[in-house]
Amino acid sequence: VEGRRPSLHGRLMTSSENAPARRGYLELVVRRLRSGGSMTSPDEALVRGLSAPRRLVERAGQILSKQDKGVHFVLDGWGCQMRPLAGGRRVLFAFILPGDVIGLIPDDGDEDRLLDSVALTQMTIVDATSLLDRVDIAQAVAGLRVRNRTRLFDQIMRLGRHNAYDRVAHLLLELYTRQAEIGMVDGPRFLFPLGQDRLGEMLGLSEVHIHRTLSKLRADGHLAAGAGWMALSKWRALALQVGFEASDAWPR
Amino acid sequence: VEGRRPSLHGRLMTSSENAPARRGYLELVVRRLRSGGSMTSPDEALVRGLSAPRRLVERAGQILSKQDKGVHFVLDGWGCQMRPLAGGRRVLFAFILPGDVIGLIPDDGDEDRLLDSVALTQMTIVDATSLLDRVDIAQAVAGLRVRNRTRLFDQIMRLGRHNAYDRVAHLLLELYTRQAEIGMVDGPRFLFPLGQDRLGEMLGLSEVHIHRTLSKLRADGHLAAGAGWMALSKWRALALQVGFEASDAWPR
DNA sequence: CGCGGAGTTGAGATTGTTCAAGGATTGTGG
DNA sequence: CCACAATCCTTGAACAATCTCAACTCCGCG
Repeated sequence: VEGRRPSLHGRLMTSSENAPARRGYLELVVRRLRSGGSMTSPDEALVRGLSAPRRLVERAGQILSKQDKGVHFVLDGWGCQMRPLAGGRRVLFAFILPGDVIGLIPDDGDEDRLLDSVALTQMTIVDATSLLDRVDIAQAVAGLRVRNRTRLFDQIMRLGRHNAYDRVAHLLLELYTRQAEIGMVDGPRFLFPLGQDRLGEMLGLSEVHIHRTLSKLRADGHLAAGAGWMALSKWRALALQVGFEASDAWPR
Repeated sequence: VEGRRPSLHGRLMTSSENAPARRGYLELVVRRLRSGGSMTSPDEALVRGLSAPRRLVERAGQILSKQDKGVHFVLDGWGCQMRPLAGGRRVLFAFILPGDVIGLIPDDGDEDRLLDSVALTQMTIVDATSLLDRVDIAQAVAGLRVRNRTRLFDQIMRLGRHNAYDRVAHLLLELYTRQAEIGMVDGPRFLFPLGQDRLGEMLGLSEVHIHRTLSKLRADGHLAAGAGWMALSKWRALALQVGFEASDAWPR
């Protein structure tokens, strides 16, 4: 296996040295909003020009927006929605990726308040509430929130009906697809800055078994992995094999 | 074990002989709407007086409201939200109980269109779209829809982090709680008109293992079961043991 | 009375977990 | 520059949980 993931998670494909403040990160958000399938396409210039101060979430484990729970854009880094469990364990419900929209819409009966959003690497986020006055942007954001919920169905399918091999493959395919939609992939190669234990928490499997499953995927020629990235060279075949279809494709 | 479930599922605690048309069933819906936690309590008389024609869903397996996907109240019988899977298998995402609200809110970006709502027993439902003009009722319905989504989190916790024993116990506790909220329980006793295979589809376990787990629950003195019903005599202790807390309790 | 559906039970095969140890990489402080 | 700690990855072996297959029972129904 080639190389290790550097312990400083922030050092990703999309990052140059002290890049988190760079303007280009908002481009990911623009593409994500565009992919949401809302009727009117949002005013992209307005998003690109968002001038709210960036917030750097230094360390993994920090809770995002504990106090101010407004809508934020994720510019860089990975997080998750989770719930703590007895004995230091926890359940992960979803991964949060660069370009994603997180946080609560004010005065919206929103079930997400029952979950914690937590950083899994260093992250950069930016407050986007000022943009929500614009109807087109608010619509696009709402569309993305529906997609996020829709993805829970896939999570339930994985946990309920798949074995370890299919679970891992299915989740990696999701991560690949989500990044491909906003142009973050390099051919079959996509970002994965997390450890195997995180995959375990997400898929309800032990870290050891995650490792064995990844090895099997590698042996089958489906997976390659390195420091901070993975690659699914034959992802179409794999998607067919494990019954993956992005159920949040839009429209159905 | 005491008795078998009669093969005609419709014959439940709440049913007398040809009861599905009886007016009293709407009382369950009223209580359910009241339990939703919306700000203003809905106009209950209006709900009780709902005069739309009942629709009898004869047989298990029939899809509810394939054509007209408006909001409906469930007066009697059980159903589920599911997605079909290759090889005749399927995933169940949630059970639908008497008193529940199902169906799509028109013009709402709603992820439920990605699922099928299917009858698991004979059911009686009634179109409720005419009531949605009332703001108070619409609010209560919206609140219930959020709760339904919230319950998916529990499903993910069960599948991802519990063993068979805890999964079954946790689900039965949910079913007990949901029925208790609207006064459908008789002490520790609640309705369960489904077969063990349905529990298996819901919890990602084989029917055989469901049976063995139910036996263990019975041996531990937690569970009693008969034709169409179950009882959780020591449900507080059981809830503590498996970490059950109705995460859709309102407010948090 | 025999049929069909659901519940029940046992035995063996699979899958995944736990415990424990070793190896590689990176960052840190002397 | 090197020793060391920390973190993650890797591997093996024993163990536990769950599945599959197959038979058998019980009951209601026609």
